[in-house]
Amino acid sequence: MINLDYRDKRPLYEQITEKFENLISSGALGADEQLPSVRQLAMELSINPNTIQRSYMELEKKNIIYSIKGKGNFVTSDTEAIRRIKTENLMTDARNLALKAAELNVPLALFVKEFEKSYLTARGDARDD
Amino acid sequence: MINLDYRDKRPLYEQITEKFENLISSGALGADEQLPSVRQLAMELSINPNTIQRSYMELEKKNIIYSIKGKGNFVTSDTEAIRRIKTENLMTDARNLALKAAELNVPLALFVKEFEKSYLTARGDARDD
DNA sequence: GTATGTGTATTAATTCAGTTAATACAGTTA
DNA sequence: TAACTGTATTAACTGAATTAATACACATAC
Repeated sequence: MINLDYRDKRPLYEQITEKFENLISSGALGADEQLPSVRQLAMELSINPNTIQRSYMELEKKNIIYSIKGKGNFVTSDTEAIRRIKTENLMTDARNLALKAAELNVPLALFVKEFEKSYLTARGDARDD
Repeated sequence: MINLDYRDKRPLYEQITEKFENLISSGALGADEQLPSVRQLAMELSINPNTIQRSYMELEKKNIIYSIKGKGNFVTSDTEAIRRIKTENLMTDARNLALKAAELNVPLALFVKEFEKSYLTARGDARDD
Protein backbone atom coordinates (compact mmCIF):
# COMPACT_ATOMS: atom_id res chain seq x y z
CA MET A 1 0.00 0.00 0.00
CA ILE A 2 2.85 2.37 0.86
CA ASN A 3 6.40 2.41 -0.45
CA LEU A 4 9.19 4.45 1.03
CA ASP A 5 11.85 6.18 -1.00
CA TYR A 6 15.03 6.52 0.98
CA ARG A 7 16.61 8.67 -1.72
CA ASP A 8 13.88 11.22 -1.13
CA LYS A 9 15.31 13.93 1.07
CA ARG A 10 11.99 14.66 2.74
CA PRO A 11 11.32 13.06 6.13
CA LEU A 12 9.53 9.71 6.18
CA TYR A 13 6.46 11.05 7.96
CA GLU A 14 5.99 13.60 5.19
CA GLN A 15 6.30 10.98 2.48
CA ILE A 16 3.78 8.77 4.22
CA THR A 17 1.39 11.65 4.74
CA GLU A 18 1.52 12.53 1.07
CA LYS A 19 1.04 8.93 -0.05
CA PHE A 20 -2.16 8.67 1.95
CA GLU A 21 -3.36 12.01 0.63
CA ASN A 22 -2.91 10.66 -2.85
CA LEU A 23 -4.50 7.30 -2.15
CA ILE A 24 -7.50 9.11 -0.76
CA SER A 25 -7.84 11.82 -3.37
CA SER A 26 -7.45 9.28 -6.17
CA GLY A 27 -10.20 7.16 -4.64
CA ALA A 28 -8.02 4.16 -3.85
CA LEU A 29 -9.11 4.66 -0.26
CA GLY A 30 -12.79 5.46 0.04
CA ALA A 31 -14.79 7.36 2.64
CA ASP A 32 -14.77 5.87 6.15
CA GLU A 33 -12.37 3.19 5.04
CA GLN A 34 -9.92 2.10 7.71
CA LEU A 35 -6.23 2.85 7.45
CA PRO A 36 -3.64 0.31 8.53
CA SER A 37 -2.99 0.43 12.25
CA VAL A 38 -0.02 2.36 13.51
CA ARG A 39 1.81 -0.74 14.67
CA GLN A 40 1.01 -2.88 11.66
CA LEU A 41 2.15 -0.31 9.10
CA ALA A 42 5.27 0.38 11.11
CA MET A 43 6.09 -3.32 11.05
CA GLU A 44 5.35 -3.55 7.33
CA LEU A 45 7.65 -0.63 6.51
CA SER A 46 10.25 -1.63 9.09
CA ILE A 47 10.19 1.75 10.76
CA ASN A 48 9.23 3.02 14.18
CA PRO A 49 5.53 3.26 15.13
CA ASN A 50 6.07 6.83 16.27
CA THR A 51 6.80 7.85 12.71
CA ILE A 52 3.45 6.48 11.55
CA GLN A 53 1.79 8.12 14.50
CA ARG A 54 3.20 11.44 13.41
CA SER A 55 1.89 10.98 9.88
CA TYR A 56 -1.56 10.18 11.15
CA MET A 57 -1.50 13.22 13.39
CA GLU A 58 -0.69 15.37 10.38
CA LEU A 59 -3.50 13.83 8.37
CA GLU A 60 -5.93 14.38 11.20
CA LYS A 61 -4.88 18.02 11.57
CA LYS A 62 -5.71 18.46 7.89
CA ASN A 63 -9.12 16.81 8.38
CA ILE A 64 -8.22 14.10 5.91
CA ILE A 65 -8.72 11.28 8.40
CA TYR A 66 -10.40 10.92 11.79
CA SER A 67 -9.42 8.57 14.57
CA ILE A 68 -11.36 6.60 17.12
CA LYS A 69 -9.43 5.46 20.13
CA GLY A 70 -9.38 1.70 20.39
CA LYS A 71 -10.74 1.25 16.86
CA GLY A 72 -8.45 2.88 14.35
CA ASN A 73 -7.97 5.67 11.84
CA PHE A 74 -10.49 6.25 9.07
CA VAL A 75 -10.79 8.29 5.91
CA THR A 76 -12.98 11.37 6.24
CA SER A 77 -16.34 11.16 4.53
CA ASP A 78 -15.71 14.32 2.51
CA THR A 79 -13.20 12.85 0.09
CA GLU A 80 -14.21 15.13 -2.73
CA ALA A 81 -12.89 18.11 -0.78
CA ILE A 82 -9.50 16.44 -0.66
CA ARG A 83 -9.53 15.77 -4.35
CA ARG A 84 -10.36 19.39 -5.07
CA ILE A 85 -7.51 20.61 -2.91
CA LYS A 86 -4.97 18.27 -4.44
CA THR A 87 -6.08 19.09 -7.95
CA GLU A 88 -5.96 22.81 -7.36
CA ASN A 89 -2.49 22.52 -5.85
CA LEU A 90 -1.37 20.63 -8.90
CA MET A 91 -2.85 23.22 -11.23
CA THR A 92 -1.02 25.94 -9.36
CA ASP A 93 2.22 24.02 -9.79
CA ALA A 94 1.49 23.67 -13.49
CA ARG A 95 0.94 27.40 -13.87
CA ASN A 96 4.12 28.27 -12.01
CA LEU A 97 6.12 25.86 -14.09
CA ALA A 98 4.65 27.29 -17.27
CA LEU A 99 5.73 30.77 -16.20
CA LYS A 100 9.27 29.59 -15.64
CA ALA A 101 9.33 27.81 -18.99
CA ALA A 102 8.12 30.93 -20.76
CA GLU A 103 10.68 33.03 -18.97
CA LEU A 104 13.49 30.78 -20.17
CA ASN A 105 12.08 30.58 -23.68
CA VAL A 106 11.83 26.82 -23.52
CA PRO A 107 9.62 25.90 -26.49
CA LEU A 108 6.11 24.94 -25.45
CA ALA A 109 5.96 21.86 -27.67
CA LEU A 110 9.13 20.45 -26.20
CA PHE A 111 7.83 20.92 -22.74
CA VAL A 112 4.40 19.44 -23.36
CA LYS A 113 5.93 16.46 -25.07
CA GLU A 114 8.16 15.66 -22.12
CA PHE A 115 5.20 16.09 -19.89
CA GLU A 116 2.92 13.75 -21.81
CA LYS A 117 5.61 11.13 -22.06
CA SER A 118 6.05 10.94 -18.30
CA TYR A 119 2.34 10.99 -17.71
CA LEU A 120 1.61 8.15 -20.08
CA THR A 121 4.53 6.11 -18.83
CA ALA A 122 3.25 6.45 -15.29
CA ARG A 123 -0.18 5.33 -16.40
CA GLY A 124 1.18 2.39 -18.32
CA ASP A 125 1.44 3.77 -21.86
CA ALA A 126 -2.16 2.91 -22.53
CA ARG A 127 -4.82 5.20 -21.20
CA ASP A 128 -5.99 8.60 -22.40
CA ASP A 129 -8.63 9.96 -20.01
CA MET B 1 22.46 41.34 -3.88
CA ILE B 2 21.30 38.28 -1.93
CA ASN B 3 18.52 37.98 0.60
CA LEU B 4 18.02 34.98 2.87
CA ASP B 5 14.64 33.59 3.77
CA TYR B 6 14.76 31.92 7.14
CA ARG B 7 11.22 30.59 6.73
CA ASP B 8 12.46 28.61 3.76
CA LYS B 9 13.10 25.08 4.92
CA ARG B 10 15.91 24.47 2.47
CA PRO B 11 19.48 24.90 3.74
CA LEU B 12 21.10 28.31 3.35
CA TYR B 13 23.76 27.12 0.94
CA GLU B 14 21.06 25.85 -1.41
CA GLN B 15 19.16 29.12 -1.31
CA ILE B 16 22.32 31.07 -2.03
CA THR B 17 23.27 28.75 -4.88
CA GLU B 18 19.87 29.19 -6.47
CA LYS B 19 19.93 32.97 -6.10
CA PHE B 20 23.21 33.16 -7.98
CA GLU B 21 21.93 30.80 -10.66
CA ASN B 22 19.02 33.14 -11.20
CA LEU B 23 21.13 36.29 -11.16
CA ILE B 24 23.38 34.74 -13.76
CA SER B 25 20.79 33.17 -16.02
CA SER B 26 18.78 36.38 -16.02
CA GLY B 27 21.86 38.35 -17.04
CA ALA B 28 22.06 40.45 -13.88
CA LEU B 29 25.52 38.98 -13.50
CA GLY B 30 27.37 38.88 -16.79
CA ALA B 31 30.14 36.66 -18.11
CA ASP B 32 33.43 36.92 -16.18
CA GLU B 33 31.87 39.23 -13.66
CA GLN B 34 33.20 38.83 -10.14
CA LEU B 35 31.06 37.47 -7.32
CA PRO B 36 31.33 38.88 -3.81
CA SER B 37 34.18 37.35 -1.84
CA VAL B 38 33.44 34.50 0.52
CA ARG B 39 34.24 36.52 3.59
CA GLN B 40 32.51 39.70 2.49
CA LEU B 41 29.23 38.01 1.60
CA ALA B 42 29.32 36.00 4.81
CA MET B 43 29.71 39.23 6.75
CA GLU B 44 26.93 40.89 4.79
CA LEU B 45 24.51 38.02 5.45
CA SER B 46 25.72 37.48 9.01
CA ILE B 47 26.47 33.82 8.42
CA ASN B 48 29.57 31.68 8.47
CA PRO B 49 32.05 31.93 5.56
CA ASN B 50 32.01 28.15 5.22
CA THR B 51 28.39 28.29 4.14
CA ILE B 52 29.24 30.67 1.31
CA GLN B 53 32.20 28.51 0.44
CA ARG B 54 29.89 25.57 0.09
CA SER B 55 27.55 27.49 -2.22
CA TYR B 56 30.45 28.51 -4.41
CA MET B 57 31.68 24.93 -4.51
CA GLU B 58 28.26 23.83 -5.74
CA LEU B 59 28.22 26.54 -8.39
CA GLU B 60 31.68 25.57 -9.53
CA LYS B 61 30.74 21.89 -9.74
CA LYS B 62 27.89 22.92 -12.03
CA ASN B 63 30.30 24.96 -14.15
CA ILE B 64 28.35 28.11 -13.47
CA ILE B 65 31.29 29.94 -11.96
CA TYR B 66 35.05 29.48 -11.94
CA SER B 67 37.46 30.48 -9.23
CA ILE B 68 40.97 31.83 -9.22
CA LYS B 69 42.89 31.44 -6.00
CA GLY B 70 43.84 34.79 -4.58
CA LYS B 71 41.57 36.69 -6.96
CA GLY B 72 37.99 35.56 -6.54
CA ASN B 73 35.04 33.74 -8.06
CA PHE B 74 33.76 34.71 -11.50
CA VAL B 75 30.80 33.95 -13.72
CA THR B 76 31.60 31.44 -16.43
CA SER B 77 31.87 32.76 -19.96
CA ASP B 78 29.85 29.82 -21.25
CA THR B 79 26.42 31.25 -20.53
CA GLU B 80 24.85 28.63 -22.78
CA ALA B 81 25.87 26.00 -20.23
CA ILE B 82 23.77 27.82 -17.68
CA ARG B 83 20.82 27.83 -19.99
CA ARG B 84 21.18 24.11 -20.49
CA ILE B 85 21.22 23.52 -16.75
CA LYS B 86 18.18 25.65 -16.12
CA THR B 87 16.32 23.96 -18.93
CA GLU B 88 17.17 20.51 -17.67
CA ASN B 89 16.02 21.48 -14.18
CA LEU B 90 12.75 22.61 -15.66
CA MET B 91 12.32 19.36 -17.54
CA THR B 92 12.87 17.43 -14.36
CA ASP B 93 10.18 19.50 -12.69
CA ALA B 94 7.86 18.75 -15.59
CA ARG B 95 8.43 15.04 -15.27
CA ASN B 96 7.82 15.08 -11.53
CA LEU B 97 4.66 17.07 -11.95
CA ALA B 98 3.42 14.66 -14.61
CA LEU B 99 3.96 11.77 -12.24
CA LYS B 100 1.91 13.50 -9.58
CA ALA B 101 -0.86 14.25 -12.04
CA ALA B 102 -0.96 10.63 -13.13
CA GLU B 103 -1.02 9.43 -9.55
CA LEU B 104 -3.97 11.67 -8.78
CA ASN B 105 -5.83 10.73 -11.95
CA VAL B 106 -5.99 14.32 -13.07
CA PRO B 107 -6.88 14.08 -16.78
CA LEU B 108 -3.93 14.81 -19.05
CA ALA B 109 -5.88 17.10 -21.34
CA LEU B 110 -7.03 19.28 -18.47
CA PHE B 111 -3.53 19.58 -17.20
CA VAL B 112 -1.92 20.38 -20.52
CA LYS B 113 -4.57 22.96 -21.28
CA GLU B 114 -3.94 24.83 -18.03
CA PHE B 115 -0.28 24.67 -18.75
CA GLU B 116 -0.54 26.05 -22.27
CA LYS B 117 -2.81 28.82 -21.15
CA SER B 118 -0.32 30.09 -18.60
CA TYR B 119 2.55 29.73 -20.99
CA LEU B 120 0.89 31.68 -23.76
CA THR B 121 -0.33 34.34 -21.37
CA ALA B 122 3.19 34.82 -20.13
CA ARG B 123 4.41 35.18 -23.70
CA GLY B 124 1.72 37.67 -24.58
CA ASP B 125 -1.11 35.53 -25.97
CA ALA B 126 0.41 35.66 -29.40
CA ARG B 127 3.27 33.30 -30.10
CA ASP B 128 3.26 29.63 -30.88
CA ASP B 129 6.82 28.32 -31.06
C1' DG C 1 -13.55 -10.98 33.60
C1' DT C 2 -9.16 -11.66 30.26
C1' DA C 3 -6.62 -11.20 26.09
C1' DT C 4 -5.57 -8.75 22.26
C1' DG C 5 -6.26 -5.51 19.29
C1' DT C 6 -6.65 -0.40 18.60
C1' DG C 7 -5.04 5.01 19.48
C1' DT C 8 -2.42 8.34 22.39
C1' DA C 9 1.28 10.37 25.15
C1' DT C 10 5.79 10.92 27.06
C1' DT C 11 10.64 10.85 27.73
C1' DA C 12 15.27 9.68 26.44
C1' DA C 13 18.69 8.39 23.16
C1' DT C 14 20.43 8.42 18.59
C1' DT C 15 21.56 9.89 14.07
C1' DC C 16 22.57 13.06 10.58
C1' DA C 17 22.76 17.33 7.84
C1' DG C 18 23.54 21.91 8.28
C1' DT C 19 26.03 25.27 10.34
C1' DT C 20 29.39 27.52 13.10
C1' DA C 21 34.07 28.15 14.74
C1' DA C 22 38.86 28.43 14.60
C1' DT C 23 42.81 27.81 11.96
C1' DA C 24 46.17 27.10 8.53
C1' DC C 25 47.94 27.52 4.04
C1' DA C 26 48.32 29.43 -0.81
C1' DG C 27 48.00 32.88 -4.42
C1' DT C 28 47.26 38.13 -5.86
C1' DT C 29 47.83 42.91 -5.57
C1' DA C 30 49.42 47.22 -3.97
C1' DT D 1 55.19 43.59 3.90
C1' DA D 2 50.21 44.07 4.41
C1' DA D 3 45.80 43.06 3.16
C1' DC D 4 43.14 41.12 0.29
C1' DT D 5 41.54 36.76 -2.21
C1' DG D 6 40.41 31.18 -2.35
C1' DT D 7 40.95 26.48 -0.26
C1' DA D 8 41.18 22.86 3.22
C1' DT D 9 40.64 20.74 7.61
C1' DT D 10 39.05 19.51 12.06
C1' DA D 11 36.06 20.00 15.93
C1' DA D 12 31.93 21.47 18.01
C1' DC D 13 27.17 22.79 18.03
C1' DT D 14 22.25 22.64 16.75
C1' DG D 15 17.87 21.02 15.48
C1' DA D 16 14.88 17.87 13.08
C1' DA D 17 13.93 13.24 12.26
C1' DT D 18 13.89 8.90 13.96
C1' DT D 19 14.26 5.18 17.11
C1' DA D 20 13.38 3.04 21.52
C1' DA D 21 10.94 1.81 25.47
C1' DT D 22 6.99 2.45 28.05
C1' DA D 23 2.56 3.54 29.92
C1' DC D 24 -2.23 4.41 29.60
C1' DA D 25 -7.05 4.41 27.57
C1' DC D 26 -10.68 2.41 24.75
C1' DA D 27 -12.93 -1.50 21.82
C1' DT D 28 -13.93 -6.06 20.72
C1' DA D 29 -14.12 -10.96 21.05
C1' DC D 30 -13.72 -14.81 23.85
